[in-house]
Amino acid sequence: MPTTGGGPRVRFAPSPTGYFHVGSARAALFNWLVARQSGGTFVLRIEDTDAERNREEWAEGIVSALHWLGMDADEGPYRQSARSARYAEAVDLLWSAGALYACDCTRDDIDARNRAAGIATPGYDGFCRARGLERVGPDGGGRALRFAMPHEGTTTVADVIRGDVVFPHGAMDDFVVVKSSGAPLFVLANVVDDVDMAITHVIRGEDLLPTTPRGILVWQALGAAGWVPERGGAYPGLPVFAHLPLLVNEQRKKLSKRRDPVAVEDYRDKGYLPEAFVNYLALLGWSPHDGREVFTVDELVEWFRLEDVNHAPAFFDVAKLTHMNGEYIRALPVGEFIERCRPWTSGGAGSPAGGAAPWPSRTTAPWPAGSFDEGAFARMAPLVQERVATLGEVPAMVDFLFLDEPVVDEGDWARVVGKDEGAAQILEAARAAYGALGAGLGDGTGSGAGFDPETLHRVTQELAESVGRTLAKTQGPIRVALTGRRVGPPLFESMAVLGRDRVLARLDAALRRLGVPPGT
RNA sequence: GCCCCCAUCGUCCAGUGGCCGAGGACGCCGCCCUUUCAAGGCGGUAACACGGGUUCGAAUCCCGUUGGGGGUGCCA
Repeated sequence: MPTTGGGPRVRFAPSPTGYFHVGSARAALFNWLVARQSGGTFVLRIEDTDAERNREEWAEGIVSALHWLGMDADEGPYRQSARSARYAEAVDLLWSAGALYACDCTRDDIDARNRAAGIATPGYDGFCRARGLERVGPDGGGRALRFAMPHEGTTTVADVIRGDVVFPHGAMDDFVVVKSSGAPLFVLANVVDDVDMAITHVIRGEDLLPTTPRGILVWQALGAAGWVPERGGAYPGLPVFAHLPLLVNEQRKKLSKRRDPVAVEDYRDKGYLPEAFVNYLALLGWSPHDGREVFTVDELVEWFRLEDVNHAPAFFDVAKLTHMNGEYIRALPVGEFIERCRPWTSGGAGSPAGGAAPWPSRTTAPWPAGSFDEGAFARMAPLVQERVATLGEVPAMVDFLFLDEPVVDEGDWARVVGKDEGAAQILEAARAAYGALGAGLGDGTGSGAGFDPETLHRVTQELAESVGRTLAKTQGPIRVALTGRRVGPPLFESMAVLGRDRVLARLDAALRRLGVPPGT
């Protein structure tokens, strides 16, 4: 295999046509792993030759998402849009060598001829191959340039994952290498770049497997025509190929941007941890021999082997990803959990969390800027941490602490308070019992019969017994009155952090809501 | 149509001729724990697509069938 002395050179070569696709992220990961585990170089190349479909913001999104995942490029990003002169040189050379021919057929011409010939094949029929049309100019002049496929023989793709895959030339048509506008196409630009950038391993999705023999033919034609790599030195032999199984949806179709949740940016914004995301991605098509599923990136770099990658497509299972993310969140030291929550907690409603930071791009805290209480959140954090699977779920667990009025979930209110005839009695009893507890101890540092979780638990237990209910049944209406929801972090800790005054005020508010006059 | 790839529980993987009456994880179901909800613990559900070979022996090797997918663009 060709190298430049410093280990393998791999590349991740996405086309910026939309949000960063999870399938692309996995391809990037596997490339990155090969580079990391063998002292190689991870090259990033933006394949933006199709000006119609590419946008600068998408390219920036790719760089930013790769950074988030911890896979910064060692080299690049290179841009194909900045290398057109190089492609033009390659085309000139190929043309002079007779590997290409000009063609002025339109798609309609081709289809019409195929229909007339009774051929159902959609491919090109080679109509212009022997016409000897001249190249009109470097801008194409309305004539596309096609690659003259050998009629006989086969091309074999030596794939590390699948073994040798043989493609008969007879089944491949004369594909277009340069558009009639003069713009180079994927096969040409991609191969020229791989040669120039001294790429040794091409690791990409299986959807590219059928076009690989074309690339190989171009690679060989370039070499035969005397193409000199940009970095100098001998013309390199073919790179090692590895075609990864596709990522599919529940219908077993290739993951589509349009209907599947494939944007890495969305997972980031929802509060998935990059290390969990990478861990899950690695498991799609690969697994360590000892069957472990949770491991660090360092372990992944050490254990990963391209040869061990599966052949079959894998379903991207968000449920499993989410579970794994929960495991990672729970494993975090509390202090770090608090820090990692910051984008979802410290922002103010309406303004992007984190101020000028580009990320998270769409999340905002549901409470007004400035009303977030660092200390209160820190006290609740351990309890929240073990109850969320994504950081995006955090605000809903603690919003009652930072909003003047709790957001009442009408369904929960109806179910736990409205339909419960004993609710008013419980709330009144709770108002009295909690009101009798010592004031001013809501900061949790007080002693004695203060407003602390233990006391609140005991008092509520007594209250439950006095009304002949279980503690579980008793805390329901109280929880909804205080937090607006039926479920949430443990009640007594929540009350202690909320403080006596707000607890009493919210109980009063709930009673008013029920039509019971306050003050008995 | 043609070319190519693929095939173990619903899902992701383990399994590379005997250790497999197939193992783990997610999901789902039940129980336990429990102030809600989670988490955690315990148990359960559930698969080698089919048919031929090869072999003393096949989930594992070969062939075929069926099924699924990808490609077949002046997209990448």
